[in-house]
Amino acid sequence: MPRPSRESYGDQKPPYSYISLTAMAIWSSPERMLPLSEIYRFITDRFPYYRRNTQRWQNSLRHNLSFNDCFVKVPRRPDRPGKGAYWTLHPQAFDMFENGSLLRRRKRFKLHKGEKDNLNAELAALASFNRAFLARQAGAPPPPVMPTASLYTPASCPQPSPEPAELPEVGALTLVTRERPRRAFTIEALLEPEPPRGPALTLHALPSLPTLASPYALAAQRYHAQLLQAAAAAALRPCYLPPPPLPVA
DNA sequence: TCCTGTTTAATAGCGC
DNA sequence: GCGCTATTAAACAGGA
Repeated sequence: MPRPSRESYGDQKPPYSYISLTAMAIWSSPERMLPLSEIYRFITDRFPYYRRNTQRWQNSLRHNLSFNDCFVKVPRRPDRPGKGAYWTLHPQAFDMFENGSLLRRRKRFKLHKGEKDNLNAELAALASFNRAFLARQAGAPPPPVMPTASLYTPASCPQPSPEPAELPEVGALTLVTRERPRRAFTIEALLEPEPPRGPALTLHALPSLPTLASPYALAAQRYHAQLLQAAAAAALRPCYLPPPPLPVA
């Protein structure tokens, strides 16, 4: 049976799950990450069926984004304020759909507790940095930066200064091996496959991790560079180090 | 106020 | 029947 083309359903409900539709939308974006409103737009643009009963399916879609570990919420860039976060696909979720089919997932994608906790901690740290960045730009007292304990070394990242203009001086991230190795909270690190486990490492001494020349990694690289640029413009030292250069594909 | 995001619950369909 | 996945509904909190 021929696979139906994406845009030939008219007012019929397309045979894609919300997870598939969301993945499609994310895939279709150059940066491989989209805010919720853009995901809505992608779906309604291509599938007229979803121009009706928007409340119903959008609620389901939001439920799927929150409920499924295959979707990762990425805090907005501090220089791109707006409502809601960006959503991307977890790299380990690539093989969710058999043979690239978007009709039905092979198996539900589920992160282990430790992986989920780590990811949440890292994203929270990134969001915290963003808040500090915005507060700095607004000239307001920065909110307390809430680094997760294992993301920062005490020496290189002291507690936020009580002085309004001072953001915490931050240095290198230290990866502390517990159950699983800690990863830098750069977007691209989050999107990369997990590095091999080993002893505690500081990022200074971290050898180049195997880097994917995937669209995700490239987009993450761009995002990272722009974020660094924005941070530099605000005379902020970011809480992470630049990533190793991507190999030329 | 509306949008975004989280969570819980009920239900249906499918494969084993 | 059971387990898993997907869909839908609803309540609620927080932020722009």
